[in-house]
Amino acid sequence: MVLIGTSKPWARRVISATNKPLEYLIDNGNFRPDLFYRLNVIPFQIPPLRERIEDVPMLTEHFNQRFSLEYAKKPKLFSEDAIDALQDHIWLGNVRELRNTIERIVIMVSKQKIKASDLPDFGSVEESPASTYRFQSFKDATDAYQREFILHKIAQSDGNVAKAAEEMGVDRSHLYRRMRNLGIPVKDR
Amino acid sequence: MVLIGTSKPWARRVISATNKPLEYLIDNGNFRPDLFYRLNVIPFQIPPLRERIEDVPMLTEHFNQRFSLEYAKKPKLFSEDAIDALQDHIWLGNVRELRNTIERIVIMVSKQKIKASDLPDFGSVEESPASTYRFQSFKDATDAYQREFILHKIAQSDGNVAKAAEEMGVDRSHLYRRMRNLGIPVKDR
DNA sequence: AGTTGCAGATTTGCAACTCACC
DNA sequence: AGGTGAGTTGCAAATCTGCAA
Repeated sequence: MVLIGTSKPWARRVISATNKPLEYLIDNGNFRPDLFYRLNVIPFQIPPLRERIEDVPMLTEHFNQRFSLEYAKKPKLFSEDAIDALQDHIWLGNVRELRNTIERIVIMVSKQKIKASDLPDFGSVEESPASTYRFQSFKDATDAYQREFILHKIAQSDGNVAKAAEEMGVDRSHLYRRMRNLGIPVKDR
Repeated sequence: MVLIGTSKPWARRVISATNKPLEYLIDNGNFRPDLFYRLNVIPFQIPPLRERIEDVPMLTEHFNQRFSLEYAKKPKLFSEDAIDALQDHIWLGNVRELRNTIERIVIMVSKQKIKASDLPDFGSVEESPASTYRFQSFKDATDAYQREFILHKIAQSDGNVAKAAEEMGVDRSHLYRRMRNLGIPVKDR
């Protein structure tokens, strides 16, 4: 992992230590809150990602490496303007959203150099006054989860949609329709 | 939680930020694990599991309860010899590996009493990175996610289901019905 | 706070297609 | 002239969902 300077030394320390201890407590990018209590682990809060955009490049590279390894692909190279775009984005979903974005890119984009134009369309996500991801609707949340789930299954099946559908216990046609509804492009990857 | 001094100055910084968030996470003196879900909390400093095998029974029971809830199954009963076997195992993968093991048992083993012979064959293979996506059907995965999401929303709304429904953008009645379908008991937590 | 009846919307599996490519 | 696999579509049954009570 490449460490990049930040104005918050404690943040760097923690994140650079991530590989070791967090390994056991992070699953699929989700923190495992259930463990803290019983283990007398000391938790602390990370400021929202949008308040520490200086960490975005490091986190991007981290997830890039991680998912490239996980899916047995060559790590992407993020261009300057791509990083800029990532930093400009308001990450209402915080690290999790960034993680998902990078994962999707690693899985879906075939070329190695990632430019800003390769990033998903952020433009639609506006920062509404008092609402953060906490006020996410049931539908949005479910859709987002299913999107991730489907991508995982397809990646796991080497891009074979039919096989993925079988493993998921749904009809092939249904998976195709669901993918279209969720905005998952077919073909490629 | 009692705060104790530490020789690591960067950790102290972190700890001082603890007071606030924990207030919201403790209710009537009871810890509310449901609230931790997807909050930006990071733990650190965990000794290897093999150096504290005395925690294995507790952790086993914890994961047993957790995954039973998550997958809407009746919790397993672990026999004495099963616990012994779990304690004897050298958990190279630490808590994560134990977690995966219990999760697998909850999902895969149909009978309720778990004996040592029901445990997977240890020692042979290195644990492949556990993904909750691996063995689940689309429906099971979606249900599990929605269960968590709903619990989270209700907790966020102080147990007020109507308020949670509104935030989720669904009708009150629908949320009640969905909860019943997912096996989330109404009343209390 | 929680439930129910009901009608309209949506999802889902099944089978039958087209299309491209060997 | 076939055969296979990817993706689509029509349709009926099942399920979901909001509204009102």
